[in-house]
Amino acid sequence: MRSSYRHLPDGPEEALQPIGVALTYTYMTTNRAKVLLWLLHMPSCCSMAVQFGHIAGYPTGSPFKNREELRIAGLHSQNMAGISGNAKTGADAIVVSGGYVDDADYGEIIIYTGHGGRDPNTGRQIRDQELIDSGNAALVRSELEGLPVRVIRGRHNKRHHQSPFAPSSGYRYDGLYRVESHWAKMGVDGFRVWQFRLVKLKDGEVSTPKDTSPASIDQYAVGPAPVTTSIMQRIVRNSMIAHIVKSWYSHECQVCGLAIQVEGGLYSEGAHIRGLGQPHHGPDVPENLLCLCPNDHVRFDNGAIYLTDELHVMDALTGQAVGQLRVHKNHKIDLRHVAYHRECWTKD
DNA sequence: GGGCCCGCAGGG
DNA sequence: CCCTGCGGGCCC
Repeated sequence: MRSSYRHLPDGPEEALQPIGVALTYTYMTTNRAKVLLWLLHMPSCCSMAVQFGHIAGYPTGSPFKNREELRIAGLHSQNMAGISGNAKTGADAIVVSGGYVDDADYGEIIIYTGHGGRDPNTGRQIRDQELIDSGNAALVRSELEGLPVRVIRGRHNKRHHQSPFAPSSGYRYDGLYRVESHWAKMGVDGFRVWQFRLVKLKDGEVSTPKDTSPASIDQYAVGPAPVTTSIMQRIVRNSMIAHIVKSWYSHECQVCGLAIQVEGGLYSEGAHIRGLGQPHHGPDVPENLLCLCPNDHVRFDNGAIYLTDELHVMDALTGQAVGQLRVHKNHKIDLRHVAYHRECWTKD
């Protein structure tokens, strides 16, 4: 019997997550039913949640037998692909198993090759990689927004080159990294590959120099926080709040309307109205955050522009209004913080 | 070990 | 639906 190869879980419930439609979809067999469910699934498929940061119950060092276990645990959404996530929300996890010849694993630093352009049988590159491929663009998005990426190392088999950091069997969760930079280069097979430099985030490392704010808003927490990693969760949460605000504006600056375009996506910055930490103690909440282009971020942080209570944008040099702040309907801006910022930069 | 084929999630 | 992707089990 050919079908006797197939590995099925002992009971449907134990191996599958409780996500109604997805569960049903998994067990549909006829093509017609699949198409129907696919159509039903389409309108909501873009809002699939992507979990950033640590996953509760799976501390750094947690072992996994295979990719399926990683998927069920929620550490990595893909069954085969190395990059989990999408271009819009960012990459939440990668699997490092040396599958690409241009990879390099230095432990705390990983040079990770993007996907695409590979012959699935030989593993060699047979064409150029594209940055707009969703997985590659997802890593760019994580870089632009400072999102933490879960790194999972897999056993390196004979086809892959060896890394001393790879587990001897299965997969191992190795903690959170940030995407520091990316670039294109000619791969060893003679085709362009995109590469990403990932640097391990240490407990105690802060993502922004000014960040000493109390982690006071639990509604933006990304999943249940593991007990021993509160600092890490705060970093994650900061990124996520900026992520939410930026998404309201599609990275368009609230002052000038510009969205910086780079290959792989749009860029904007989350600017705190009332500074975080000493001595301002501004909260890290959407009500205290603006989505700005880098130029207006610098102008705002240094008092070259400030806001009135009517959210007019004021030029500090001339004292004249130069525009109206753009505000999304979901974005409630706390005027107390606006006043605090204004009083830092005006004489009376 | 190589080859085959079955697999699923996500994006187009 | 199609296709791709740093799987994986099993046969030989």
